[in-house]
Amino acid sequence: MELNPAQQQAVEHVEGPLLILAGPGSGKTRVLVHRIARLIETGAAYPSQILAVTFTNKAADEMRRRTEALVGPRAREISMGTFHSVCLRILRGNAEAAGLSERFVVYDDADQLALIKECLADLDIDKDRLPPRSALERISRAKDACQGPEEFAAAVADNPYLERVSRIYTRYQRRLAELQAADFGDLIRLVVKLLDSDSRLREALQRRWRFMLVDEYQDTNRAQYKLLAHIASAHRNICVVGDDDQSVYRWRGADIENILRFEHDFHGAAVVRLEQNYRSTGAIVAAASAVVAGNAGRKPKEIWTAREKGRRVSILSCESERREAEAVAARISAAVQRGRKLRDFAVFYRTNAQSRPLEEVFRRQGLQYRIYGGIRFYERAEVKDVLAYLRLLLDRSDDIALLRVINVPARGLGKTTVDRLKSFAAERSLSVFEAITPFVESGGARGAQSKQLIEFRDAIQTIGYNGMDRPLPAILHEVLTRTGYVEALAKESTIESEARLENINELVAAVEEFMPAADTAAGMSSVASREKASPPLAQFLDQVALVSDADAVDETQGAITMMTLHIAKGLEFPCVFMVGMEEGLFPHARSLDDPDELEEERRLCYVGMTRAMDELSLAHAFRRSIFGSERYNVASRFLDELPAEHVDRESSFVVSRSSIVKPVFKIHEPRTTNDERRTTDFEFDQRPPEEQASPLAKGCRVHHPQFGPGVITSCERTSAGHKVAVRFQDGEVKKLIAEFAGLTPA
DNA sequence: TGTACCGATGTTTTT
DNA sequence: CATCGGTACA
Repeated sequence: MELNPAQQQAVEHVEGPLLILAGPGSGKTRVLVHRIARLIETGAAYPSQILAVTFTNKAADEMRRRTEALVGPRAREISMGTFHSVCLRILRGNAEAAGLSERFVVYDDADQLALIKECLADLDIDKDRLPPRSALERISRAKDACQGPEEFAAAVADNPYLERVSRIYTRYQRRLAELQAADFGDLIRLVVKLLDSDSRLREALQRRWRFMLVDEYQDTNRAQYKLLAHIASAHRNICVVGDDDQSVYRWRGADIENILRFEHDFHGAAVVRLEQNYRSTGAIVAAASAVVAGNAGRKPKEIWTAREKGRRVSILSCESERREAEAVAARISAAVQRGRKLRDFAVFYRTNAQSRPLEEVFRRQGLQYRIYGGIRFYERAEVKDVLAYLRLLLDRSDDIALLRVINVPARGLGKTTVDRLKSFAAERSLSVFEAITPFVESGGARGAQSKQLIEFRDAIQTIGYNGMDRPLPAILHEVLTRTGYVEALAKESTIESEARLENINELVAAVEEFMPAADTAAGMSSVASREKASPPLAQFLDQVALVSDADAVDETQGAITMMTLHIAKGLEFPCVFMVGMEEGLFPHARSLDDPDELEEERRLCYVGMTRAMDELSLAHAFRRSIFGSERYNVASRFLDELPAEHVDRESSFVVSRSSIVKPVFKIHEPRTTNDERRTTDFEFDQRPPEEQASPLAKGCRVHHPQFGPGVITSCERTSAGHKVAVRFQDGEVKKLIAEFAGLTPA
């Protein structure tokens, strides 16, 4: 396939800043890959002088694969990876200068939270007054914005809440240092700090990476911008690709201003717009564009496709989330009959919890599916336990790891013993592991506990003496047996423990597959000379800390793909379903009062819709159980924003109580009144779908928890929900928001 | 010390 | 509803 003129222009641009505004499906990866190939082939850069940053590891792998297809094995010398993996490499090579110990560990979300809780307790701050989660949130955002504890403290003014957070931040950071750890935010922030102060390293990196390419630029944060700006300041050869309409990580610290201000930040930047979409049909492109057009403050752009108009976008109005799932399953089954493969289908939802009814229905109907996200493999308790053992082996002073496993499997070392050991350690400035021996010798614990403590210590030490440079599987095996972990699980012999053992086996398999980087093979070779080959175990733990859900996505499986809208970014599928298109769910209730957040929800909707190549269906349910109680939801405003001529409406309701009625979708039943088509499996109701079978329409009987039975006299859809007027038995008419009042149909 | 149960409590999205 | 955290018991 030839490059189109805009793509060509982006590929041929060599020196100086370049902003590529790439709409969905516009072939941006293609452009990046060709651009890299061209830099190499024209001799503008050696492969090793190119840095390409992607959003996920998977995207990096994909890009490397495609580049290699164009330029051959030289592609392996290109530095490719996520911001986090690139920065981790830099820090590994310059740990001391960054104020980290040689063998620092990377803390994931759970580790961070555990440490925050510890800090809260140390500072005697009541966790009911300041939830650990919000403290961590604040601190992470500060790090994203490149604010260290000092800067944060200076900026809190006299806000007592932030002042408390600031104290936690300071202590948290000190504890991280003591524990020889860096969290996600530090990976970026510390590199920026390093570049601020260390001109030698800065110049070394500027010389090394003479050309930089950054994907998904709209989702970069302040710290990442600073990092890029530092390196680019020498040569200004920075090419960023992004789409402000697809910015969906504001809540994670992404700063959309980065892309909006690129031309200002890098004067004289060339701008290329990739507006031709090669992925989706005309109807899908038109529908998605119409939705995102509702946002203000966008970079002007108009995406288009040369593809046929295709099928209309379906809106599935369903009675309940159960019906919704069944409708999706029915459509998938029907399409499979027509020759589609299961792997052609994806179902997206706003929150992970929504996967459940879909799972149940798919399972019952024998439809294979695969879920991405949710509880991640490396976050499962048993996997984290084993990883904690490995961390402890690598670094005895890793208290967080030690405290996680000191009583796993149960060794009779309960809270009281561990607490005493902890304070014993704290008083003497020892790590908890170091404290074990003197603690026991000074009679800190009773006989049984002393024995167990010594046994635990010896287990760790024995494995350690046997060497950390052995092959990984050997170390892991010794951990699993010597600590009694597997034995304890096996003895339990429940369905639960079986599943855990299964996960342990998966971990063993992952370890066996892991290929430690010899040195330059990974293409990120000694960034600034001092990089030593770290033990394979350390490399494995590094890699594990940075895997993402998107990395696992495998489109070749013969199964339906299920994931949140966020994970879906960057992927494409022939047939896409988006479920839960309801006010309060999508857009999510928590975004309803903030216009900026609402715009982000709309962008998320745009992202989801533009994943679809051929067919797109948007489903919503009138009734949905949430927290175990029933809620009535209005169809999402995003559905109202779709252009009628590209939409097909279908409904799936139970009409007869006498038997279970399977939804059967008729093919089009054109209506003459407008251009919008409408089909219903049980043809009788011509009211707009939001009123159809809704138990909240005018005249419906309802029940209120306090006022008792009543009749709806009027109903209006608002962003807050159904605003209804109800006449109760005593004749009084009350205006209520049905969703808040707890109205139920009677 | 470990387990069983209780109630309260809170849910977006994640590198 | 399901998970968590706390408290009461064995």
